[in-house]
Amino acid sequence: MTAADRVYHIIKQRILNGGYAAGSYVREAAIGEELDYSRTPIREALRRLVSDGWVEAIPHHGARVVGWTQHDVEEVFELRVLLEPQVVRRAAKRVGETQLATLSRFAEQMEILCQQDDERAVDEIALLNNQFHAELVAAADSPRLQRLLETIVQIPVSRRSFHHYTREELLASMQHHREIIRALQHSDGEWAAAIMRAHILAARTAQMRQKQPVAKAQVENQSNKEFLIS
Amino acid sequence: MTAADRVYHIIKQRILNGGYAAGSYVREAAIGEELDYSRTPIREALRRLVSDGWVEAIPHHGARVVGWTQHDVEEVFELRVLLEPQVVRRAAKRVGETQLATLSRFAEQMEILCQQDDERAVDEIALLNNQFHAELVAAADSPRLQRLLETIVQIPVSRRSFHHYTREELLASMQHHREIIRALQHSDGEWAAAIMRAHILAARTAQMRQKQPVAKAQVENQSNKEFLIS
DNA sequence: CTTATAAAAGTTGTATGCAACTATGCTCGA
DNA sequence: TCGAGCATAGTTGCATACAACTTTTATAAG
Repeated sequence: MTAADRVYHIIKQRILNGGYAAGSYVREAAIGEELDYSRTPIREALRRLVSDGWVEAIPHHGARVVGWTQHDVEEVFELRVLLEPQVVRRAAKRVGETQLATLSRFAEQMEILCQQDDERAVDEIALLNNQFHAELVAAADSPRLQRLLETIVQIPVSRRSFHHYTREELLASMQHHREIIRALQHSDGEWAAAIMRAHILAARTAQMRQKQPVAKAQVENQSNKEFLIS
Repeated sequence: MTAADRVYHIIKQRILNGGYAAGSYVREAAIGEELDYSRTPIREALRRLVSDGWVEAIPHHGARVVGWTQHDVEEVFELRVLLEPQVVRRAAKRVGETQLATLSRFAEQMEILCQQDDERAVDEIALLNNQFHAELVAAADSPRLQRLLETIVQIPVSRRSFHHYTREELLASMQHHREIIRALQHSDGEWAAAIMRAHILAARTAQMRQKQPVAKAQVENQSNKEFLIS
């Protein structure tokens, strides 16, 4: 693993955790000195983050952490509603026994965690949910579809969890997982796609309920927009 | 415009034109000497091409131009069938009078060129067609959707033209353009999406007819795969 | 002749210094 | 007091030298 790789992951993690606020600038020299690297690998990491859509490059002025507005979140859900059903549509034709077993295991673990209603459990469910979706993407076996989803579904972890779900929504979500598995077992891509579509639209509704912008942009941010996350 | 930008466009153009064969390596030092830049901006351009999906980076070994197999082209069409209808679905709600006029102008010019049946005209139609689709994407007003399409619809120009269309298919394609415009005028997103879907599927059929791999990978390509284009 | 080892060549990865560009604040004139 | 021009500080953009890694080739032992 090269230095640029390490720097890339460090900065990305910091953006996710809110270490770098939306709207703030990531200075090459500053972080270079902090991590004890030269500016070269930092530059490379920043360029990758730019093409990932995490920061925007302002020529000769720097790399600014992008902020997420409500509108951005809506745009992402609009695309997920298209792409995630396609994932299971493909997966239905290709999924194997072992993958189905893995999916069932994830679903079961999530259901168990569902019964205890504390905060930590919700985090674990979110983690398992991500793994569940990742397994579906793997089963779909389409590198391009995978890449699109990875670049699109970059909603910071804090927003991807199930914290805003009502108990009812959470249970429905678990039902969706089970039903997707059933549809895949019957190789019925359209059935699976229909449930997945509902699954995403439900997530969208839960997400949208939390309308309040969470964090204002802080340092060096002239635009005065209010951003959503961390 | 920075040096890295210029290098980026130059290399990209060469990949499109077949100047760099699929499977061959783009050496930083070599192209740097040729274009009289240092390796730094070349590196940056290459990394951008990597994240665009044009070349793949092999750690400590170099940047290799990716090859397109029949399977890759199928994958792209599968995604276009999802995304391009979404473009017009959105555009139907947002398109303005001037944009509709522009679209009509493009459609008209294509129809005129359609009547003369020579090769040059086909190239011009392809160009206008790209502009037509670009105008639709602009009307859709979704930066993320735009970005996805730009990264996906990177089929080299040589394959994006209408050279493999029969006369009948070409005329149908022109009809599609007109009907999409009509649907947009009536703000009927689903109508527009349905036609667009047909439009893409028709393109897919025409494309798929040309199954023969066009160019074998050449220099330094161990994998022995046969690639599709230029 | 084969195989293991080492060394040499070629390429990418990183550090550092300088050039170019942008924005800000200051000076000078109206 | 206001605005234009200019100097200056701060940051990115680029060139160059060197380090690290990978592959190939040469060499020697079995």
